[in-house]
Amino acid sequence: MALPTPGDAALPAGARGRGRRRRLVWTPSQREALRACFERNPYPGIATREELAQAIGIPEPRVQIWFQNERSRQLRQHRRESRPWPGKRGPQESRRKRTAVTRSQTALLLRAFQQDRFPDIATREELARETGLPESRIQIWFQNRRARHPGQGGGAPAHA
DNA sequence: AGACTAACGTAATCAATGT
DNA sequence: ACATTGATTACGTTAGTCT
Repeated sequence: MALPTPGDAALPAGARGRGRRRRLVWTPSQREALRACFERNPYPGIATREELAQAIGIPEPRVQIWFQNERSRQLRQHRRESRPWPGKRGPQESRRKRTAVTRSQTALLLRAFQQDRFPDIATREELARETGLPESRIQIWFQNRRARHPGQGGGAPAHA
């Protein structure tokens, strides 16, 4: 319930299973800021996301995920009510700049991938520390890698 | 217990960069 | 020109929060 660890401080290390990042709980003022920004543009570029993240004191990747989830909610509701999605076609804001992954970083990630295609948050944080890349980029790297190189490594999808 | 939703997954696609 | 690969999208699933 409180901050001091959810209970399983030291994982068995051998059986590290599905460990997600700790779920955030928005404050009312953070919700307000997110919704206001969304109303202006449901497809914010990296600059807008960074600015908002800074303003409400939340990491940018969490803001990005919130926008993805919020669009899903809105799209579904609009579809359910047979209402058109306003698309919000303003001038397209720019993406995050492509991250340059070096040879050694790739090699390190590749080794990790061969061991586990679905690294938990602790492992991703560790890889982030070892490579110097942001954890969010590590996560994307694994998503792209899994999609493009199926059938490698040991980690199982864990579902039919 | 059930509703809501952050976190996370896939698949398709856009787009930068190197050859 | 083309291949490789990082970034973004839609949409579905998993699991934590809250009533």
